[in-house]
Amino acid sequence: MTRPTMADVAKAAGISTALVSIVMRGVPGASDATRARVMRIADELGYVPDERARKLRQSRSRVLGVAFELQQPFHGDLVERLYAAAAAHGYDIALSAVAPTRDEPTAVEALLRERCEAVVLLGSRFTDDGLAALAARVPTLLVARRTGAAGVGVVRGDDLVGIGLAVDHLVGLGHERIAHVDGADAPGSADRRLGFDAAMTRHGLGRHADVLTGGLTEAAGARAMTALLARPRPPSAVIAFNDRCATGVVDTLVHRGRRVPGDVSVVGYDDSRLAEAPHVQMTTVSQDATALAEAAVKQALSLAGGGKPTETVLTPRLVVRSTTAPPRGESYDSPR
Amino acid sequence: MTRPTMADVAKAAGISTALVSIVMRGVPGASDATRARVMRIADELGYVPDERARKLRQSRSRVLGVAFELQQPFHGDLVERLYAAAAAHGYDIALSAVAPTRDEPTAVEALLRERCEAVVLLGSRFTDDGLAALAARVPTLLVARRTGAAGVGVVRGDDLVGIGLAVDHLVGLGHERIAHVDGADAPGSADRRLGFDAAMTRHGLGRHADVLTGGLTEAAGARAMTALLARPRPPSAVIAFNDRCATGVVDTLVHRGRRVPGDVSVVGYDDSRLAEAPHVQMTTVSQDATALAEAAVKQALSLAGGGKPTETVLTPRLVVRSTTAPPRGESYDSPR
DNA sequence: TCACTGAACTAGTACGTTCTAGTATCGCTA
DNA sequence: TAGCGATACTAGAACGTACTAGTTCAGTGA
Repeated sequence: MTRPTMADVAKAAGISTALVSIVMRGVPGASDATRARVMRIADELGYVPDERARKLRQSRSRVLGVAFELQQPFHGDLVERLYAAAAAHGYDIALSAVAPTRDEPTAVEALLRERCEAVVLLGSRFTDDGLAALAARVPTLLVARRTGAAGVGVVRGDDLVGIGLAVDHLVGLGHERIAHVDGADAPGSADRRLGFDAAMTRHGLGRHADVLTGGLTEAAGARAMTALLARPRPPSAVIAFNDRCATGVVDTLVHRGRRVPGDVSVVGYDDSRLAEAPHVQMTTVSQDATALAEAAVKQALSLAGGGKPTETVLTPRLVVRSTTAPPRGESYDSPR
Repeated sequence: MTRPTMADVAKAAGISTALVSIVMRGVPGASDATRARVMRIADELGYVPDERARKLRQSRSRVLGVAFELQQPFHGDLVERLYAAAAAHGYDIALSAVAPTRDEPTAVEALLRERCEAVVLLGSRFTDDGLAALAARVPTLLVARRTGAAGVGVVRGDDLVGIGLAVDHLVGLGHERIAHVDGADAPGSADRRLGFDAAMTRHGLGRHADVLTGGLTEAAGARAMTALLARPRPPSAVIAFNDRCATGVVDTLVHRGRRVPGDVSVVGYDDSRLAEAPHVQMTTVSQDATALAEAAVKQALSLAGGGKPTETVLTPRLVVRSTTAPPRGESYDSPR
C-alpha cells in the first residue's frame, strides 16, 4: 500500500539502487538497455522519486521559497513567471500564501522549514528591521518594494518614474486636475506619492496635485473615488495605486454615471491580468512581471551562492489602453 | 555558513540530538529547565527544524497537496480555508499552482514528488480517465466539481440546486426573461446549465430560458453580455457562471449605460471576495468556502487513511446583495 | 602477455530528522 | 538497604535518496 521506493525498483530490475538513481536523474553511467528497462519498471510500479529524500541528500536543495498574496492578481502573474524563471535554472518553487487569516511571518516560517536556498517576498509588509532579521537567517530577496534593510536583495520597478509616466501621459492629453489614489501604507506607496508630487510640480501643476488615501483593493479605490466625487470640482483624471484600486475607481465612476475616459481618465498600475482584460482595457503602468521574475530569480540564486545583495531597479513602461483620453473642455479650471 | 542542525544545538547544549528533538516537538520527556535552555540555544543559533528530514523520517508526511488556479479568486478563498482546516488536523499544505503557462499535470506531478498523503484538486480540468489514473497513484479529492471517475473523492456544492436558488430569487422578484451565461467547458458548467433549464421549466418559463456560452473570466462574461445586448429584446436578468464572469456582465451593462439592478439584474456564483467587495455587493450563490475546505480536508484525510472515496454535496446558499431587483415594468413581455 | 582504459555497475555512507529501546538517576517505600 | 517506578536522558537504527570511492570486465595497444 505504501508508495514504491528506489529499492523496490532496484530489486525488480535486479540492480543496485545507485544505478536506479543514475537512471532516474538521467546522468551518465548506465547503458541504454538498462536505462530503458529501469524506466519501464519504474513506470509499471508507479515509482515517483521522493523529492524530500532527494532534497535532503543534496547539499543544495534547489528550491526557492516564494511568499505571495493569494488575492493579488499581480502576485499571481509574478508567481507564474517565477515558476518559469526558476525552472530555467533547474530550481523548484515552494509556495507559501499570505492571506487575511495567514500572516506573513507564518508564511515565511513555513518556507524556512523547507530549507529553501533563498526566500522571495512579493510586496512584503515586513518592517526594515524584520527584513534585516530575516536576511540574517536566509538569503532574502524583496520584489516590487524598496527597503533600507541591510543584506536584503531588491528587485523592483522604479515607482517614481512609473507614476511620472502616468502623469506625463495625462498632462500630454491636456489634464491638469489630476488626483492620485495612493496605496495607504502599502509597500511602494510612499515612492508613488513622491513620484506623483514631483511629476506634477515638474509640469507646473503642483497646486492641482491631489493625493487621497486608497489601498490595494477595489473597495479602497471605490471609497476614494466616492470621496473625490463629493468634492465641488472632482479631478479630470485619477492615477490609482494599482489595477485593483483603479478598477474600484472606474466602477464607482461608471456607477455614478460618469464616463471613462469621457468624463474622467483613469490610470492603473502593475499591468496585471485585470488591466488587459478585453472589457477593461485599462491604461496602466506596466511592471513587466516576466522581467521582474527573471531578475528576482537571478539575484536570489546569486544571494544563495553567497553573492552580495544589490538593488535592481527596472524601468516601468506605460501601456496606453482605453481608460484615458483628453479631458472634457469644461473640466478645465485654469487659463491656457 | 550552512544552516544549523539539531546536532549543532545538541552540541551547544551538551545533550543528545534525541533530547533536542523531544524539546522541539514539545512532547513529554524533558525537564522544564532543559526545555528552556534548548529553546534559548536554538533561538540563538537561528535553528529551524528541517521539514524535509522530519517528513522523511515520519512514516506519514502529514502533507496535503493542493493544486489551484492562480487567477481564480475563489480558489484563493479555498486555499486560505484549506490552510486553516489542514492545520486543525496537524497537516501542512503543499501548494502547486496552475496557470496558463503551467498546466495541471505539471502541477500535480510536483505534488506527487512531495509525497503528499493526498492530493486536493480545485476545479480540475482532468478527464475522468485522467482522474481515475491519478487516483490509482495517490488518494485524490476533487473540490467544486463532479466526476464519474472511480476512486476519486468529491466535495462540491450542489450546482443544480444553486442555480435553482438564483432562478427562484429572480422569478420571485418578477423576472421572466432570464439568461444564463455559462462556463463553457468549465467543470460544473453542465450541471449549472441543467439546473437553469430545470428551474426555468419548473416556473413555467422554459421558453424564456436562454443559455449563452461564457467562461470563467470577466472577458467571457463581457463577451456574452455584449451579444445579449445586441438582441432585440435583451433579458431582464442574467445568471453568470461565476463571480468573475458576472463582473464582466455587470461592467458591460454599466458601460453601455444600463443600470444594475435598475435595468438588468445580475447574479454571480461562488461568493468569492469579488462579490462581497463594498462597491460590488453582488447577489451570488455562495459555495461556502470554509465548509467546502473543511469537508475536503476531512475526506482527504479519510482517503489517506485508507477510507473509501465518497461524494459530499453541500447545499449552496443564496446571498442577496445589490445587483438584483424587480424588473422594470416595460421589460415584461408576457401577460400577468 | 600484461598493464591500462573506460564503461557499467555497486557497497556503503551521509543528509537531518524521528523513533525504538534502552540506561542512568533519583526519591520513595518496605 | 534492596527494590521499584518514574523521570530525564541517550545510542543507534531507520526514512529514501545522492554521492564517493570503489569493483568488475571487456577491450586495447605494445
